[in-house]
Amino acid sequence: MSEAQTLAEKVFSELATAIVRGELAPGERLSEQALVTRYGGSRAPIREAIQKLEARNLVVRVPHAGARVVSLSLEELRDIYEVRLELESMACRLAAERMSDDEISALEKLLEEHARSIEADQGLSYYQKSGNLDFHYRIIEGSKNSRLHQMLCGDLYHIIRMYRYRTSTSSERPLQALKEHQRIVEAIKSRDPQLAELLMRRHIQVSLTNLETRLAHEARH
Amino acid sequence: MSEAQTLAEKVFSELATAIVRGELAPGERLSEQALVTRYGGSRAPIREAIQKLEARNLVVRVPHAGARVVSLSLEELRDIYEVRLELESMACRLAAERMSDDEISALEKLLEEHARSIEADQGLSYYQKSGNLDFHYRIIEGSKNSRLHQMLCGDLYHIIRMYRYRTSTSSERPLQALKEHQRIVEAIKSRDPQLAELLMRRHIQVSLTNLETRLAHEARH
DNA sequence: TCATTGAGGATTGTCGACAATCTATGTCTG
DNA sequence: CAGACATAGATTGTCGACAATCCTCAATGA
Repeated sequence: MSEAQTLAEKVFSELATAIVRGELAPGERLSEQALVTRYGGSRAPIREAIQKLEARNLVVRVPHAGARVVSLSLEELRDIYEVRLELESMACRLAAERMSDDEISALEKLLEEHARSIEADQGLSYYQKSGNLDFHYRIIEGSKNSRLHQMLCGDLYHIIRMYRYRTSTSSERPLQALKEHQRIVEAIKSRDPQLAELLMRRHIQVSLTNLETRLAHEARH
Repeated sequence: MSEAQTLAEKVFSELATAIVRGELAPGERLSEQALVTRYGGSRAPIREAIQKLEARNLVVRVPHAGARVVSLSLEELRDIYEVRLELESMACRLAAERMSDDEISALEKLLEEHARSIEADQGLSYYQKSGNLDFHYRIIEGSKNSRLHQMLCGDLYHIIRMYRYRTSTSSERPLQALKEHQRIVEAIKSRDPQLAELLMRRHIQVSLTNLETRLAHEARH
């Protein structure tokens, strides 16, 4: 992912991607000894890596009881989506106010690429993965709010990606999503913060509604 | 603050309050050796404590260069206030939907106490400190969103309290603040999420506006 | 049969020392 | 005299071992 200046960072990076990809199941125990034999080094950097994972809410650590890969209930997942919905709508509003004209036109070009990818039917899977993320990432950057960027990209997104395989969300309707993206960019281009926020809110709301439907469904059992 | 099951947690707790109280100045270096001689123990728990501080954004750590108490620019402080404004308004909206009737009446009683405190002119300083925090804390709890609670109380509030001495904000107008609090509770009691959110947004906006005024002022120099 | 309790083993927390890296001071050169 | 470079000191990253704590599971008693 990024350059690792120290062994602890390297282990952290590998463990983080392993968790996000689901190679380490939620609730699975992270034994320091086992990690030492697997990743090399001594326990000190492994402990540091685990603590960094805890800082990003990817693992839960209990004193004298070790660390486990975070295992979220549907309620907690709903909480996260709720916060994400609010923060990313906010980011979109701010982006409409603060993005430079150059950034906006670059964003338009990105969507044109996406349109071609979908039309060619090749990049359909691409659009489900990085393409969608690229778009949202640029909006967040456009908010010019470093803390907002940190919270959304640093903390929430890892967990959301981790649980994505569960939730059949917007990524399964690329054409619809693209149209919504285009309207959002239009609102940003016309410097209409309220509309931009509203459109983004609706765009993300689909995922949250799906999740809450499932939540209600499981509650009946 | 809370019970420390391990030495690292104890050191972390003490360092955190020291930083929030300003006993450790922003930008000040945290030498591991110095902390060892001051708090006892060995470097291992001190390092762990420092890393926990980094996780809460109270210190900044650079590989091979040590840790420093976080020193925020006014822009970064604005970013934090902006996010807090959004999240706490959201919390207020959710609280209007999800707080139990008992919690609401308890909140009303809290405000009655505050009113008496101010009238007696004794608790004026109290209201500036914990009283104000108590109110906001209960609203956040009332949102029933654990992640929202974690973000606001765990991360943002420590930093905001840390920089409070700089910003002459709403805490200097206790009577006005109390009235706003009462109106917010009214909106919650009448289960009007939109109004509750709006009132909370205005209530906090004062601080943000003050900050941005100062920001603009310093920009001219 | 079930709850309690007490080793035993395994795991985490802590320690002191060594290696790798950065910072600062002083020297040398243009 | 200014700037680059090298050396020395200090600081952080890593290591292996020891101490403290928890979990397991079998034995015991009601």
